[in-house]
Amino acid sequence: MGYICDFCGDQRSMVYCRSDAACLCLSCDRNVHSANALSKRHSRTLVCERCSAQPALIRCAEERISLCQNCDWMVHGTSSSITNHKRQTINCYTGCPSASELSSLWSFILDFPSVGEATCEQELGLMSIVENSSSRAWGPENTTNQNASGTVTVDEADIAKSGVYGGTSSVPELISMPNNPEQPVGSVNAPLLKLCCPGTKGPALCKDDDLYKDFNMDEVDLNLENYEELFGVTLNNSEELFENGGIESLFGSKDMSAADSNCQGAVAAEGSSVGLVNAMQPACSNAASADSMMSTKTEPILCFTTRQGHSSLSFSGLTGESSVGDYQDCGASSMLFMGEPPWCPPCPESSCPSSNRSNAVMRYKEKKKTRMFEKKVRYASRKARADVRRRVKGRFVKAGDAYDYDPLNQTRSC
DNA sequence: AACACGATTGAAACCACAACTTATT
DNA sequence: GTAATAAGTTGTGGTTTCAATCGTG
Repeated sequence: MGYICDFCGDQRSMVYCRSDAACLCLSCDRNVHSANALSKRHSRTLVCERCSAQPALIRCAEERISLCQNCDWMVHGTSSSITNHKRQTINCYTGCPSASELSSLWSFILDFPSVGEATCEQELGLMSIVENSSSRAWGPENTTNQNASGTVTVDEADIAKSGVYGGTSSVPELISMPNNPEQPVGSVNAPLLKLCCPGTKGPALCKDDDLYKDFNMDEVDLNLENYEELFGVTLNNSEELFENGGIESLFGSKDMSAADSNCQGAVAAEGSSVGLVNAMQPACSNAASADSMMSTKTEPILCFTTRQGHSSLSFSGLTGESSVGDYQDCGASSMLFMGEPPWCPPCPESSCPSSNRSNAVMRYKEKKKTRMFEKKVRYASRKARADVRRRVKGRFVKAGDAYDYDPLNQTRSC
């Protein structure tokens, strides 16, 4: 991939289609993605103007350049002087929008080239520019509005309307929902509080989107009480996991015990509720979690559910070509580098210093470098024994039998 | 473009047996 | 309900094997 359209090899590439892993010029983009209903669903965005290989996630207003996550980090992540550059989220789109609609979507591109309007203009009914779509496809975007410049802002009215957040405070507050004891666990229709992450499905979408209509968000219902089975750590001794960007990224707080205990009561206190709500921002808003998600080679769907007496965390996965890039496509993961996520209301610089986030990102990157994916030994005693057992071609042998490998003295009996 | 071939990579299987879990008395 | 015992299951690491992938001609 490069500056030239991967399809025609002639025009300069402008948009990136992750589904096709291709950089396309606008003309070819329209041609390719008007072919059928499936291709229309491909989510595209601008191509990074720095590396020309990855989908751009943000637009730096200062430098007038569209950057992917990595390049954004390269450009803005190292110098505090440019960390404060005003950056805007670059939104993805599907369908076959016209040049004017693309111009509207990406208003910061003043010299937006015109493309043929004919290709599938009649198909515009199928088009869904995500941010402006009435369907409000992506979860958190259900609660966001897009201004003319593409900057995502929080609409508290929408938040209240959506029922996702409770209370009227500027800080989203986790609320408990009435519990219906007769409601089967995992029922989609349960009156449960479900917060879905960006790039995943919000409640409305779970119901409306054909693409996911058969997808049960409660495919895997994981109680926090049993999280140890999933993460292999204990609540009070999960520092390593947190530090590795796992749970920390999901819960926004290392105090899982506090969070959990608050959940147990189904009434989240202010402090932990923020942490929990941060957890809903998930994954996609945090490169750390995105990374951890990526390791699963699936598209994890994270939902948080509260019920009377306990809380549950649901992961679901869609196997396939999904990857962290899918989150990038929807612009969600860029939020990490965009300051506070859209549903986080503006706050004073003193309370939400961007340097804190930068520091957090820095810590994450450092941790990522040293992260070890070693096999976890559950029983040290067994390991100790295995380490000294004699073998033949790597296989354990009976005591007293001939061996070709002795870990203790590296000798052979035969 | 299609095919064959060798090199590389990654995952699974294998082994014995102490430690652990579950069932029975 | 508790303790003791028996039976069954699990996990451990180095090596080999095999299938998948990649690069080259």
